[in-house]
Amino acid sequence: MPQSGISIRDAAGIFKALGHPARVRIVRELAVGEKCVCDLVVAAGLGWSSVSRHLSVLREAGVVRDEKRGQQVIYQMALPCVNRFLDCLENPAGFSEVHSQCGCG
Amino acid sequence: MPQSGISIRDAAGIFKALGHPARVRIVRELAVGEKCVCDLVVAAGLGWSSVSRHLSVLREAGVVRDEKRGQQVIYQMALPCVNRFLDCLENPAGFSEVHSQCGCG
DNA sequence: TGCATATTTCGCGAAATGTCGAAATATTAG
DNA sequence: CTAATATTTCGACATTTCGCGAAATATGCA
Repeated sequence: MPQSGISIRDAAGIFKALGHPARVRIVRELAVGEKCVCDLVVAAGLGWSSVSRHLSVLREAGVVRDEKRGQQVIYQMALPCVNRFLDCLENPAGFSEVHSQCGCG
Repeated sequence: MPQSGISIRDAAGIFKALGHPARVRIVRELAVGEKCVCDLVVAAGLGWSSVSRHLSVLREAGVVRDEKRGQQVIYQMALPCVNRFLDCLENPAGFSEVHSQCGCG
């Protein structure tokens, strides 16, 4: 009985979706809280069309969720998991010893 | 003072390196313990040259480490973080509530 | 209705990626 | 030294991705 909530293919899809600096920046920005596309355009430092495309990549992979509010679209994290993982990676003491303490690797 | 042990670009590089089903399979195989390329070829279900290339992608991103032993090359995880993250994703109860309990997202 | 704001979709050319088989390297056995 | 085993590198070709500007949609307001 496969107790997997996700297939290897889907997992790879999540990683692939996050495999771009602009998309990591977006995810980091969303770690703070939900944001409209306009905010993310600023955070990513790219044009609207590019950011919109990055967001659709993240959305299709299930990393973020979108919700239309009035005339703007609000994005928020769908996988808080991702930011915990990033926190671990960003921990300078991390990468090995400390990981067993921070509980994420 | 940037307390980051890793840049956004490097983080994206790690995600990108993991963004392929074969590479996720490899990482999953390495979660059990170190393996020679021959074992990973079997796990990935691809030709030697393809697996070798996938391994170099993972190595360059810092996800795995290699060590030459006799006539074979042994690979092992360099970022246990990754498998904890995958464990979380694979947890069927995960994706939100439970994440705060399993400590990884 | 008609215009302004917010966001997505489309089409393009440049660059990167994935896979394979053949050839190149390295290490051990004889 | 020579052959065999283990792994990586190379060359080729098809597919995907990236970022941009223009055009298409959607929503709110006068």
